Amino acid sequence: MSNKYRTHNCNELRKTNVGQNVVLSGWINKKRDHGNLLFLDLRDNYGITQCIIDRENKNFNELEKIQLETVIKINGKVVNRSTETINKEILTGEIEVGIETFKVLGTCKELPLPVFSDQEYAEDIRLKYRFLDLRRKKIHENIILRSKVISFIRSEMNKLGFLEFQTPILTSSSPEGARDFLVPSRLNPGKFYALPQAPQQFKQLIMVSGFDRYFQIAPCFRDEDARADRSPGEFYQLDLEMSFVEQEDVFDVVEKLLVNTFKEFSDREFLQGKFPRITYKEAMLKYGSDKPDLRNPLIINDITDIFLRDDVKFDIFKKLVNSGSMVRCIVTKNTKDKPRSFFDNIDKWAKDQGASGLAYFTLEKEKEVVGKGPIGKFFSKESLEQIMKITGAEIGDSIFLACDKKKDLEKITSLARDKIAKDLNLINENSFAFCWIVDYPMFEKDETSGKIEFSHNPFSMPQGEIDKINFDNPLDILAYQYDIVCNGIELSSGAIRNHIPELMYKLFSVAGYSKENVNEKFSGMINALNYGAPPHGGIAPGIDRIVMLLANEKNIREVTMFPMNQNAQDLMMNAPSEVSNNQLKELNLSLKLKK
RNA sequence: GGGGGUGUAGCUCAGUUGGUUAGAGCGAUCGCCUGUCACGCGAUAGGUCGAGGGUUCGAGUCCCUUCACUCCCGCCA
Repeated sequence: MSNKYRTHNCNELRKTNVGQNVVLSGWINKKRDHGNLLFLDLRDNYGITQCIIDRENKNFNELEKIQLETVIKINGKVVNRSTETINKEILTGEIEVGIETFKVLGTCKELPLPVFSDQEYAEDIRLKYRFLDLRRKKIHENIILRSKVISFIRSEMNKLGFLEFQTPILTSSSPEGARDFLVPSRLNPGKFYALPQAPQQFKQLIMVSGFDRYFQIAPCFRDEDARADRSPGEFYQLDLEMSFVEQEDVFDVVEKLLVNTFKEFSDREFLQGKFPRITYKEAMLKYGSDKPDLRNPLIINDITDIFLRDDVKFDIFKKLVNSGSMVRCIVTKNTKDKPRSFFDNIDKWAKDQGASGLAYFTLEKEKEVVGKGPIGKFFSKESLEQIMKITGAEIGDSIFLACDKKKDLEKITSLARDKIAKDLNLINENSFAFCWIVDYPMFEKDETSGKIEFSHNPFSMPQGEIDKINFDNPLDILAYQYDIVCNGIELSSGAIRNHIPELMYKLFSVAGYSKENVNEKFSGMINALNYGAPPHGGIAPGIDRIVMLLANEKNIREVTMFPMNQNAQDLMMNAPSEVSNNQLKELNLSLKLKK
């Protein structure tokens, strides 16, 4: 392509172009002014070309004064660089362009932040001047990576026989799940649309409509608080759904897709071939979490029973165990010679996390096995041998113990597992460890209200033969509900859906919804299921998180073009913002602001 | 809603036990410099030390309140 702005882009010229007259346009990335000789790095999306001008040229003085990041067009001739002056860092480094004339296409004020710099700088300035921030190499490349990943996924999904459809952005609010973003309806006073938290019902309706395999790079909106890996407001999912499938069919498609995608865009090694399947129950025990980082070799073991023995004298834990607490431990291999500070730091860290601390002792051998360290003396030889049997611990290893009620215990042991592995440098950062978490419970009990609630997706199919499901013990019902996890990050949730209306009513009734409730709140879905619904299931991997993993970024804003800050504000566009009284009036809204 | 961290020049940061006129690098402006690629050298400008209150002879520094950003908990079927 050649037009009045350029004959080549800034990453195109090579030795073979020497002698040609060219036109280049771009931003002034950097100037090196030698007084009578000026080097000027011109940058565009594609790369950098060094341009040069000296005092002989009548444009020299003017060009010398131009502000960095100004957009200019230059006319000039491609010249060879002498061997000593070749720059191997850039692809155009063997040549430079001798500037003959130039024209300013876009002026630039004094910069609020440097573009040409690897320096970190404050998030609010980056977000306010996102268009400048996005010019910087690292994030510019992240956003390009994101685009390529999405294109690749689209093409893979097409190859796998999936059709891409759009679903409505203005839809209805539904109970369950996250807080909705609401949009007032002008034509229907007092009524509101909701932005979809996910196209969940629509994708199931697409299956009922007979399309067999659907996918979409779907925007999802949830009005919840942000985290480093969670944008406030909106994010994207690779939403997919398949008819006439079992759980394994979904796994098969997703594993293929993720393996291909991660191999295409990363050189990091896969720690497993086929993704391991771990039941929810096992994950909560061994890792204290349903999103375990399997790069971390540490395992949690339950040793509550040890504290029922008479020859164990650790009374604090024994009392807690008698009142319903449990004891779980983490074994670290061959840590007997670690300094006292190593152990105390972890104990102090645990206290900072709000736990009562982490007790510890080390297994050593004198005449027989003994526990060394602050609480070692409370354990008999036999009890230590039992611990070694349960945990696989050996002489020279250390045991970290926590005692608490189940949920708090899971939380602290999970955090401790990460913390200890980091301190001992056990995690292979240059790898991907995927796993499936399966067999989620259909329901869970809310700890404060004691109410039975759906633990994940209310539309999931319960496991077992339908007429044999025991609704008297709803907490024991498992669902065909699964998550996929990579390096401790939850990439997505999915399920085989419940396509049988009567079963749906039954499950909703357990969670306190009447048939009328269900008919009203999920009318589109429930109605459709009465007209010949195929068995179906799907999943929805998070695009942002996939790109985060591939770009090796810890923060989702580093792979999001125009993110909001933690308070869900867009500092560049000034969103959200107030609206005029007329707008409110049209929508039949009035404001009652809290002080 | 709760807890932690940060806030000093346009940007990144230093600032000792509370003590003279608050510093550096980058950037900006001006001057010198014809082979740099983080060019070099010299000079100049640039500060409500986030804001407010307090303690003190004296506060960037100590105390209280508050704001902004960020990380975490809650929340996220």
